[in-house]
Amino acid sequence: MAVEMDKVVSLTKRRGFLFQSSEIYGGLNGFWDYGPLGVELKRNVKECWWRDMVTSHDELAAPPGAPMPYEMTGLDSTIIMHPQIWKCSGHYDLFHDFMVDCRESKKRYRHDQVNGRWVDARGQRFFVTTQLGGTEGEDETQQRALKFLNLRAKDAPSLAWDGPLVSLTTVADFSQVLGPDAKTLGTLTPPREFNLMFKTYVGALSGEEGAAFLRPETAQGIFVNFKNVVDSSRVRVPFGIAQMGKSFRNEITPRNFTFRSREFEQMEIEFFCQPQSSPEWYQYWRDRRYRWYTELGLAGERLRMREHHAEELSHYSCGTADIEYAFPFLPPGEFGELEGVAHRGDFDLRSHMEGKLVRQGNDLVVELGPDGKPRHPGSGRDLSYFDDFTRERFVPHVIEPSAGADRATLAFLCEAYQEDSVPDEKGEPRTRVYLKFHPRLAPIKAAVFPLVKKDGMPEIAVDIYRALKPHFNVFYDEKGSVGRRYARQDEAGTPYCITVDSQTLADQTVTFRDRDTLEQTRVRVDDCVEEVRRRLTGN
RNA sequence: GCGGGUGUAGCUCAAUGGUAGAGCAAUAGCCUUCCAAGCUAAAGACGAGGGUUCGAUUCCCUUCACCCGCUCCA
Repeated sequence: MAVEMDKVVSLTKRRGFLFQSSEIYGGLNGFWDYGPLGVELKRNVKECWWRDMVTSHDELAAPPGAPMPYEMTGLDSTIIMHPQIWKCSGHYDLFHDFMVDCRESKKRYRHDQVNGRWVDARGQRFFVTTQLGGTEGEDETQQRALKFLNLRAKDAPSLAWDGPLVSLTTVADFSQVLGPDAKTLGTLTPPREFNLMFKTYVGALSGEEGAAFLRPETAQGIFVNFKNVVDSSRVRVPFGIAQMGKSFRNEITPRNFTFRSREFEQMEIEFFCQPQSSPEWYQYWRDRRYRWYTELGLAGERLRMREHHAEELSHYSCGTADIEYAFPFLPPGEFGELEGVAHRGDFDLRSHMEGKLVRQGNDLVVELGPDGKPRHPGSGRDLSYFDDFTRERFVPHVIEPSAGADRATLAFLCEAYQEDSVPDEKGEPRTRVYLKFHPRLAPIKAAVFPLVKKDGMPEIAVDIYRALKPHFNVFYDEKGSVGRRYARQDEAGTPYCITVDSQTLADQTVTFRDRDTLEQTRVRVDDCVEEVRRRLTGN
């Protein structure tokens, strides 16, 4: 598998699909550029998504599996938004983790998730830590203290505990701290802040009052525009708002080619529906999104849908399924997320109304600060929806199919990579590398060749190229042998090659060569545009 | 951020304390009548910075990037 990924990476570089960002300066970890073929491929992925989800959606009839007809519309919000948005969404608190490292065990812990308690014993006073809480944490700290002092369980009464289990955040000096996996004192580094959101400053003066963040997801731009869209576009619940765009996460460890990038592009839908029908819509969107990938060629066993376990669900979610792909760089049996389809309830709209929410039992309540007021106040705007038909007012529930455009592009690339054996000019088998893209995704739709560069063939081929060019991204080539030109197009994933030969001079037909089957059929010169269109749309 | 490995042409690889060769690809031309043929020409690299040395691609240090394992992944 690792070998295959190397081949894919090598091909993408060689043929100009993907380059490392800032390569001539040594590169920048977690950032990638799309080259001439890559930009076409990624554009096609995004255009397929937008067309299939938004512009070609028929809002007059319920699609198969949908509870009822629904509307789809789009949005393009800014990357930098009001900082309060990220406080209410929960990203601010979650993304500002302080971490401590253990020099001895080489492990890393979240500062606020390490607990411990002070103990006096054998003339020493030190802080014994654990990652557990409650009575489990007390048991563990007792065992660890005894072990540290080389005492037996019967010596437990000689330990003088000073106070209950408290967070490591209450301890200023770590010199007398026994780390969760350490055998000696003082192995923990001071807490260091990990900013998982990119910070920037709005305005020429870079004071903290101007601090803002590059969005870590596009979704919040949709939620904060919910009322604008409802008030301006005549959409009625149930409806969805789609958005594509860049997002930024300062990943600790970018890895695996473009899979975990720090700058990446999302394709997100927020689908607003009535609370009582949300489970049906959740099912619909899971299935609809899974089918989208299979229709574009991820049809094999390498694609799967995985429902999250209850304990895996985010704090706001009451159902999430991941659409996953077995990328070649992953160990056998492991899958990487392409898209998460989440039932988010009314968490987001309510957060932007009331303030940041936390789960309390089965309910979501506004998180309060030390002063008893909301920790992160919301906008105070009413984001509820009045349904004229049922005469009901409610806060819509949300189904969120959130896809990674770069991850989808990478999966389509990996899936497309093929090798087979084709006899060459002398009849010897030769390895052929080709990208078996779905025609809709292929960067170049067709290539036009004169079989040889004489007898007027180039002139006819150029005419065909010019006839096709206004409709499709096509490529003209007359250099070298025709076999070499075919091979180059195979490597770029071009599904069709059109060749002008000597028969063309006699009967005005050309050969249409299929990338996958290598079959050639004759088509009239005047029918080329229609033939390409027919093959691309499958009609 | 830690540990291990790697870094020479677009790709795959050589050699060397005295500034580097090849195959394939790519470019130009000739030739070519269906799957990377052939001939000719020209072009192209020691990841970056610093140190040792008369001289460093080679030795040392730092840094950047990639791979593997930890850690992380809302």
